[in-house]
Amino acid sequence: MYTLLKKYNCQLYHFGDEEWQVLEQKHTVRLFKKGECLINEGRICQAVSFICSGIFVSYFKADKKKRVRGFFTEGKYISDYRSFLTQQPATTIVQAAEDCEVLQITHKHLEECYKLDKCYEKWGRKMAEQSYVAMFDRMQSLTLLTFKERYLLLQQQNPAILQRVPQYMIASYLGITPEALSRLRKQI
Amino acid sequence: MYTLLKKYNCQLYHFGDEEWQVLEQKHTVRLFKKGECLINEGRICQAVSFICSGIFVSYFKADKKKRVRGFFTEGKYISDYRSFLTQQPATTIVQAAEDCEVLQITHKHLEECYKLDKCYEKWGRKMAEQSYVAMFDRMQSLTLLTFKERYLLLQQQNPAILQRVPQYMIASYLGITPEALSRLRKQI
DNA sequence: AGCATTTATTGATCGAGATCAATAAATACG
DNA sequence: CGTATTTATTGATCTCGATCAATAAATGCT
Repeated sequence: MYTLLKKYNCQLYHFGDEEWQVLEQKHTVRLFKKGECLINEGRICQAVSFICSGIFVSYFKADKKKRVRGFFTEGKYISDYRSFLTQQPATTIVQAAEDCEVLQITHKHLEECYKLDKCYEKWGRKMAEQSYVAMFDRMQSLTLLTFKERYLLLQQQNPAILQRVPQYMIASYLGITPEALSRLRKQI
Repeated sequence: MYTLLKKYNCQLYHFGDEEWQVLEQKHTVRLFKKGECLINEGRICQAVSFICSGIFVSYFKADKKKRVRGFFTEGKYISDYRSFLTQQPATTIVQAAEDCEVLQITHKHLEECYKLDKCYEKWGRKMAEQSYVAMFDRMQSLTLLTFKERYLLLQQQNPAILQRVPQYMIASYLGITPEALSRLRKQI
């Protein structure tokens, strides 16, 4: 369970063994049943969670409408990173779309690491930079691509997602109605 | 000219005087005439530029169509941060929409600072985190808001922009045609 | 297995914004 | 200045996705 965590993080920053032990021990296991929420709108996000198994859906809820922001699977961290960084209330909801296992590290524990040594600071920077790049790519695809292009991109970059979550969530992620997606798929 | 730079950066991380001097000295002045490009698509972005005066427009260019990504004015850093971080070719263009003065720090100089002391590492993290939050907010507005709401938001958060760049750029930023924006404005 | 609920498909109509075209207003500049 | 070019407005038509409605398929549950 910790193998994947170590692999991911040591790829981000090449920790020495003792350095890594410290960070690893700050992570604690939590389980989520399908449908449970890891993060709820309005509450401050106090931890980032590394997904060991399962899949989470994150969405905005605006006047009765949900808008899916993304899907997050094994081998990635998930959080309301904006809320986590600014310590302001979350604007997103993160819900388990399958039973999930995660390894959490809290904001407090992370700050302790930052104080401890430069290496954690560097790792934290890499995390933020990587998150920026992912968010930039999402922004770019929202700006430049048509719905159809966005669907084809998802199919190409993450085909497994299409199998693991209902189609209406995919539609919402793409920014269209389930009806429109159904027609789009027929046309391909 | 360096006053604004110092204010901005010391707000991000509370540097001591000597610490700040080091970072400040890595910044060099550059001037851009209206119409000149600070960053060009396809080239690797080697510096981030703090804007002392003027305004830049950043856009994507996809098959003959430009799509404006944002406007950047005095008191902020501008770059193709994705290209800067990953050292891959830039996907955006950054062009001076007025005569501009900037203070640039190169990737190489920044890496030197990171090696030098933890404080720069922490500052770099804050920069990345802040950039993430800004990008997240843009993503959220692209996901949740209508064109009209996006226009009103811009008007409210940055009314000066509306005066400083042509309307067709605003339209592109909002994701609509100039004709549509003209009609939208009449309606308000 | 069999019923209930959720999810996906198909059809018909509607509307916001795109596109094309023409004109008007603003700005650049010799 | 006045002319040229860029930018903004207005009108007419078209298109893609939204919406509403009904049915079909898939999934959950005892």
